[in-house]
Amino acid sequence: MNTASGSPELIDKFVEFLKSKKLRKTPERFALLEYIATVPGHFTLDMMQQHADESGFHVSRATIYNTVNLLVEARMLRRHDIEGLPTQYELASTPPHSHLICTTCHKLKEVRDKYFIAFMNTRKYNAFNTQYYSHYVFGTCSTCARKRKRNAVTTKKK
Amino acid sequence: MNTASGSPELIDKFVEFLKSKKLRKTPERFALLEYIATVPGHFTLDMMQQHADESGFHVSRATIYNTVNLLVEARMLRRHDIEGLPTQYELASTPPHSHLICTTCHKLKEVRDKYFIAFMNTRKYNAFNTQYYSHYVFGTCSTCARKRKRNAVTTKKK
DNA sequence: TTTACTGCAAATATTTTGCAATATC
DNA sequence: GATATTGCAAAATATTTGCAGTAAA
Repeated sequence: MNTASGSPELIDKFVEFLKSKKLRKTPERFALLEYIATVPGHFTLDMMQQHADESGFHVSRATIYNTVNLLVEARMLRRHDIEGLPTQYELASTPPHSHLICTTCHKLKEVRDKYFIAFMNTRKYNAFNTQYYSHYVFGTCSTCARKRKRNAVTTKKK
Repeated sequence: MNTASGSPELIDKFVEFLKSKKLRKTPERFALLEYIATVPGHFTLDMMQQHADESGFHVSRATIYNTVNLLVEARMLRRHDIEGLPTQYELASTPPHSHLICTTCHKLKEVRDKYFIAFMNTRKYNAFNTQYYSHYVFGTCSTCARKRKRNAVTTKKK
């Protein structure tokens, strides 16, 4: 069965990968792929499970892990282990971007820094064959900066 | 007690942090700091524990976690969660660098890309107050590339 | 003397694995 | 029909927490 009807390129790529590894095309795998194809940015395992359950097709945690690991191996999915956040995944086909991470509230924001992207396209590391990169910028987001300032003022007033 | 005699700046910074938070200067904390000060690159919690045990001063896992978390909060230590590797730590005072990570053997290599560093110094993200960044470049290292090529040749010969 | 810290063990969280039943090929 | 996959539960791993004894201030 194939339920991921909305994303032919992803399906084709996954099918090809499964064939090459002599793995099976199970409904669970395609149901999860369908969800992945619809999410614009990052998502977690919990989100995948929740979506599957909500759409009336329960998929076990073990199978979700299995599928996600296959998709990572197939280079269709990328994994982000970021301190303070549950493991995040995103489609490898997402255009390159940087991640701004607030060290106070741990919120994550994607930004397209076109100068950075262009610059990175010029970088080569001698004997290393680059596939992709992850860029995390840590700092304080405007909301947390505002809160901190407010608290500082309050303290002074005392 | 203060055993981290070899790194006065680090000690001072940690002491100041502990004071500001009304925390105590325990021998365990300084013993771990001393180790950290001597490691050139990345290290893991296991390495810290092993070193402590070898030097005859056992420190419990809970205390190591506690200390490491304090040092991260004090911005003296940075944490790297990299897929396929145990959580890595490194001194925040280490000069900026990029990480090359082989997606096959999971080996990590630090490189100083001075053009990248210079470029990053020009980047600003509007309402975001940048503290530091992490740059991970994923790909195939020369060793794994060679192995793959060799296997391909072997397969052809059959 | 007050109370934060340590060590240990238990608790929690996350991911992997073993196995019987099932479904793909 | 052969065997890969699923779901569940148990195991393995990583980190945090509760608590009683200890030590820093």
